[in-house]
Amino acid sequence: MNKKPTIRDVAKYAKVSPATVSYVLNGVNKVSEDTKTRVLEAIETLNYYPDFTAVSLSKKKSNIIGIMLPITEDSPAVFKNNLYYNEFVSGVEMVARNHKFDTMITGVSSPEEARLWVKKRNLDGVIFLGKFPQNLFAEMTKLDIPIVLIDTYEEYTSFFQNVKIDDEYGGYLAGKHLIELGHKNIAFVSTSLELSPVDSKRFTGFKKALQQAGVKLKSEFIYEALDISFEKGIQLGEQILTESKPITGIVVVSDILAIGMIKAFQENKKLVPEHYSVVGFDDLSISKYMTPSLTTVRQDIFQKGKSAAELLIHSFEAPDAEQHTIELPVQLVVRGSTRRI
Amino acid sequence: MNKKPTIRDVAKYAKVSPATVSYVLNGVNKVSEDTKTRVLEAIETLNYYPDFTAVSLSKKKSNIIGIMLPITEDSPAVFKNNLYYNEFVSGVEMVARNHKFDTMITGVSSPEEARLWVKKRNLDGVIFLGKFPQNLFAEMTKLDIPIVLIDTYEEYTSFFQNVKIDDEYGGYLAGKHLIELGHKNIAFVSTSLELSPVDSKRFTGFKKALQQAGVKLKSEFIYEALDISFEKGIQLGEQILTESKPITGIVVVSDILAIGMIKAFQENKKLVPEHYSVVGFDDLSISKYMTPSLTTVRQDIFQKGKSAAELLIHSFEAPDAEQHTIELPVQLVVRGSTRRI
DNA sequence: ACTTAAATTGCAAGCGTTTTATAATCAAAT
DNA sequence: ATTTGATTATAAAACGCTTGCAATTTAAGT
Repeated sequence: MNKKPTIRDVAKYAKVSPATVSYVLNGVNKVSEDTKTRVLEAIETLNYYPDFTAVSLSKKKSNIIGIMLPITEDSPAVFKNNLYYNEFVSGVEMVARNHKFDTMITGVSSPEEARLWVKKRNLDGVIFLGKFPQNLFAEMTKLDIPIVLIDTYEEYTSFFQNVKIDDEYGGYLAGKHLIELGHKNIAFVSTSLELSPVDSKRFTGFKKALQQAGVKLKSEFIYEALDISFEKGIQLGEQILTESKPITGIVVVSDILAIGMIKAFQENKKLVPEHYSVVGFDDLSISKYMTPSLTTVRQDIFQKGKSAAELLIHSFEAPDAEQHTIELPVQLVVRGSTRRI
Repeated sequence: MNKKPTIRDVAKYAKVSPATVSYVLNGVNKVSEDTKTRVLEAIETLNYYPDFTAVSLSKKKSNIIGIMLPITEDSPAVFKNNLYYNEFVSGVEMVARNHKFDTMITGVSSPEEARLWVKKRNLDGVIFLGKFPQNLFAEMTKLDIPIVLIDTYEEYTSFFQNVKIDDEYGGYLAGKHLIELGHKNIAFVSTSLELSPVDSKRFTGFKKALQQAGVKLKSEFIYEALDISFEKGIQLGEQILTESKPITGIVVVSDILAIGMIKAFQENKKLVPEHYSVVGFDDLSISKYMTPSLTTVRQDIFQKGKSAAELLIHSFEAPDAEQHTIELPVQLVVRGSTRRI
């Protein structure tokens, strides 16, 4: 196996200096057409390609985009319970690849760890996906690379790039849908209104829909799951069943929770949508195939990933551009889990 | 923002040479306890941490594990239609992180691209997940790093490390289950018996179960989807409905296909398991929550990822160890989509 | 032909580590 | 005290690239 050629080999072959080769490689407009073609030929025949680690060291840029995901001691796996993170990552990876960037993913459990990771690897930019503690973002302001936050409404939002969806409108759509179907006693299920700004936005929209229609919101119809998982959904469903409040419609901030709840209902012989109309949020790829198929507020998570990567790459090219936030649309998808009453 | 300290800064502070610092960093047993603590102190107070790109360049190792996923022109997203790749990636990332490795993912569309990626980034090892053309593996034999293949039965298997599941036994379990429930007319749905060695193994097991019970296999009960997606499942389901063969049980090599098929049945007023008993394969996290909940052959994909990473890391430490293949167990999970007839 | 300015190219010093070969130090043994 | 042999420490050369600056070539203007 003959050694991988270096820039020097190319230089020698093309009878120029390594610097010149570097210039043509980087498109620095300083080299004559003549020698350029000569260098290109040398590169071709020697099968040369630059060593990224060397480039990284020299340029102090890695051509790597990092995706950070939160992990904790009791949940040390990055995609745990997050059925849809893969779509997001796909989006990032795709646009990154199209721009010659590589994608690195890692779970982080502390702000220091996160900062060190960026520094050690000379990451060009990083995307934060998921819920992180405030102080993580504080720590990140120490970094001088572009950072994009996903679905964040925190204090530090304005320091970074953002991509999110129109959560409030999503909540509004869900509420309005049930109201239009004649529901008056509508429950709202979030993870936590206080801890999750996203949920709180959706709740705001939801309230707006009720208000607009003159439907009263009952505080005892508000539930918090504190967590997203099928199991939590089941628990919540069971809780609602035992309480037997006069609820007819339920808006849930996550398809995963909604699916769990519906399962709980079905196991207890309460049918959806006959007994409860439920509308989820996200429109996971599976939601359409549930029985009943899930009425839900759709967001395009793949697009979210693409937008995040695009924002990042755009920041590389225009480092001094101001902070941007992209807001992706949401859309109500009416299917089988809701009905007119 | 004060500059990130280099090994030289540490050396100066501790009044030793950079080489010495490097030695204590790498645990090379050549430095006295005395100076070692002095260096460690310097590292501590200066908040030093090594720059991985520099280390990579010097050692010609990156401390990065690559995960390669196949992409094509009409499917340029790495996780497209692969609801469970995220679990796998989680497993890899977790053990990688525990061993101080980083994880990089990329979609590859050609063998050269794959080889270049490894070389350019000085990847320490790579994991291939998904279906790749033969010549990809041929190209990879040119590489001198550990490689692990997932679910591969190809010719090149013996050149690399492998992790797979006991596909044949899985197929056997599925077939046996339906037979024990009294089914005689059992269909088998694969992606492609010829193109997918995995499916073909499962089919072998399935046939064995039939044979063992003296049940005849009807060739017109064999279906090929050529692809894995909910939509394909629906198509197949509709096809089976229109054909109206006397099928009562169906073994499907993928939960995704099974879910699609069941949907098609339900939309056409054929109930599962009343009309058809169907058993899937994989046990996706969602399968339990379908209606009916899916009987399926469970495999632990998270564990698969962990095993792959462990195998890789083990190879780093014992580079001359011979080729290993880890075979993970499968397990029948009986739920609501099958019934006795 | 002779300057002068502009366009190309090359030199060499980084980038932050590791590692080989060499030198310095120290303890024990004459 | 000297020699010897370990034991520790250092200098300096990589690793493969980029880039500021200087040197060279080319072109343009008198």
